[in-house]
Amino acid sequence: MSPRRPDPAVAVRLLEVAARLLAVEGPAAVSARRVATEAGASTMAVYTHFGSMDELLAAVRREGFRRFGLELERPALTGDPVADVMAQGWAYRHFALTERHLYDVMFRARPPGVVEHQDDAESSMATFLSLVRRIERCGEVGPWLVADAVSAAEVVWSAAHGHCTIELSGYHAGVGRDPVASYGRCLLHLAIGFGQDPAAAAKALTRSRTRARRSGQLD
Amino acid sequence: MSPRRPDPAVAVRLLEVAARLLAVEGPAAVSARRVATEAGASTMAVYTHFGSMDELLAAVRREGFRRFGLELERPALTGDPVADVMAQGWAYRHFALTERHLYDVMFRARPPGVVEHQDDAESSMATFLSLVRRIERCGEVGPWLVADAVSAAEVVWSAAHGHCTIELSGYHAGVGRDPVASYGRCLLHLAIGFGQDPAAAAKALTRSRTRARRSGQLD
DNA sequence: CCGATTCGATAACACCGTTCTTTATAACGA
DNA sequence: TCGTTATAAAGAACGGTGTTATCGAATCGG
Repeated sequence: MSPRRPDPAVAVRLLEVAARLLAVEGPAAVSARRVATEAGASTMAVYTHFGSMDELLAAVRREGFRRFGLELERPALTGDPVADVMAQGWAYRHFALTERHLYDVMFRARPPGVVEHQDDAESSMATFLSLVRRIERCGEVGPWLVADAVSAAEVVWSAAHGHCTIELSGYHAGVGRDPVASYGRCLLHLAIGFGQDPAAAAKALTRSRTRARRSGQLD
Repeated sequence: MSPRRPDPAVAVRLLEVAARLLAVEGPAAVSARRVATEAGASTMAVYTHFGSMDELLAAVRREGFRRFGLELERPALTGDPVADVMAQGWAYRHFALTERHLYDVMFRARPPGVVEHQDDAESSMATFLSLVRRIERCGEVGPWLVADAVSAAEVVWSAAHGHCTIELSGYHAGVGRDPVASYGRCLLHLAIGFGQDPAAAAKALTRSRTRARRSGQLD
């Protein structure tokens, strides 16, 4: 006839607990038993609602991309499109540093065989398109030479992601380098690399840094 | 009086087995029991020789940096220092893709508290200095404006590492983008960002790609 | 050659993800 | 409204993990 329905609130609680444990205590704390216990359920709940721990973590990943997208849209669009891209860059770094464990699972390398679900691809692509749009403005009303905004966004993304993962790996702290200055140089050289005048690029960088500081996104 | 001495050959075998398992089957296969069994020892050997699985993996990491340094030095130094930097960039990507699991543990983010050992810092810094030296040549005899080679190397490293980790995460394969073209654009925009003429940068990129293809370092 | 001392193999402990078994509950047909 | 039934959810169990305690065996100095 008609079976018993699963309680959606349990799934929500499991997801929230998993996200909190990941953020506060790191990936080692996200175990099926721990998540289920703190959510007031048994380990079976993980499997009835998500199927496996991997899919629970995938749900956390999706939620992470949603919040990441909101953070990347927070810096306002102004009359300086390059500073807007750079401000988004600082927001990017801020998210990676403050949500380090979440950022890690979001961008972890997957084995070559496994392919991500459609939902995951869409949620991650949405955040990427947020960058693409800001770069388009640099080519349209701004000083950059942007033949293909997607290709340009890939370059910027590579530099931003690279710096953040290197900073998270402990490089700057280990050898006494200033990560803010280092990241700023990445943004600066990218702007120059897209054809902008070095002085103007430096000015946009300063503006973006001021904006980021005011938003509490520097350190 | 005089105790029994540990057998150094066991430590070497454990290290070799761990490195092989990591490369062939990924991090999940590197368990104390599996490593010890395949090395013809008991799990206790891991603890007498390394102290813990983490330290065994740290030893694998050190060995990885040693091999990584050799790979990065393979591209010859020619009369085109920019192409030499780019050729090293292709060697970098080739290592990251062919030794993906090793590359992953080498650059994985560490929790904020734990600091790496002196040996680890030195072995990783050595590979970074290999890049610094090539970039110095671009500023000395070449067309780049390099005020500080270390800062410049950090920018190049960020872009290279960022692209490789993104490619390893499956982005390009997932959305049907050409990773070689994408990485090439990273190197190109970096060169322009360091003040080089775009046409000359494109020429250096073509040269580096040809050299990389001949060395079997493209795909 | 003896005995102190450490290596290393075995087994145990506490944890993990996952599955099996069982029970209780919720939703429909009558 | 009640009985049926399929499923959710709880708990124990299975095979794994890193690590450690126990203990026999091997080795070097005296």
